[in-house]
Amino acid sequence: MPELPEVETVMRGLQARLEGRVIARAQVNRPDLRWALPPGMAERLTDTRVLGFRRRGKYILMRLGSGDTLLLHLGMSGRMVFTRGGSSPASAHEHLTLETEEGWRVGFVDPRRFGMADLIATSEEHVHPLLAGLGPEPLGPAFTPDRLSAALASKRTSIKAALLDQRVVAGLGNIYACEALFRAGISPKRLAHTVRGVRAGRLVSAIDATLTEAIASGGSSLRDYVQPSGELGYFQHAWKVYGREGLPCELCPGPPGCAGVRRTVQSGRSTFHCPRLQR
DNA sequence: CAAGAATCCTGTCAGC
DNA sequence: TGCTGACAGGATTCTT
Repeated sequence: MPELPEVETVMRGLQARLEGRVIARAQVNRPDLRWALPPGMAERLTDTRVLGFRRRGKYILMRLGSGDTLLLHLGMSGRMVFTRGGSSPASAHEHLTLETEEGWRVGFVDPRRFGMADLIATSEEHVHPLLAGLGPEPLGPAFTPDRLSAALASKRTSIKAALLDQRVVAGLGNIYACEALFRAGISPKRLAHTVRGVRAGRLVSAIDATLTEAIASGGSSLRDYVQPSGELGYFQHAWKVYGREGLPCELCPGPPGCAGVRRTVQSGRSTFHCPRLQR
């Protein structure tokens, strides 16, 4: 489920536990994720200090004292799980395990293996092919109505599909694209290039508010961003339209006044929207 | 070149 | 209870 807010919450959890610590042990349990983990990764991670973290879109970047950066993407089913002590066995799909000097263990668990991890030189971060093409950060200063409408101007597809394109804006996924469009009152089927002017302004504000609230929700519902189970970043969240087919959206009366949230399929993905409020 | 489909993989859940 | 099929929050690669 990881979209930008979940990735941000996972990153903060990693930061709280790992920043300034030394990775005393690293182990690759299974290298064949989306792409094979680089050879020698475990050795290069061992005995390095964690300097800091940042996030770019749905990628987590962990900077190391060795001059390397560990790049992580959680894919569809990736999770980071903290456990105490080296005795507990790796869970079934724990592909990468790090352990601090203090005995904290963090595992990268990803059953579907759509996630990725790479180890690159920190100086090469900005040229990495997976990061270089990303659009602006939706919570950053470069994400303005003008920039968004410029990016959408040449698009011949729906606004929903355009928002999922990480080159347009980095970090939205299927859920938050639906939620932000609902908040902006824009139909997911609207052609992307027609979102400009006032609508682009509303969409930028809606994306900002939707993501900011979700991050706050993750921060408040997890103590130090870590659940009792040791899992990071997966918090309860009440969606306004996502997964609510046939149910009234929060602003509509429901039947008979309104048929409720409609589910459609766009580019093979489920879209949820309120036909009455989104145009 | 752009847009949509197919694809990778496993877990979960609804329905029979 | 067990089986089957649909579906899942991503992003690349292939096809049109």
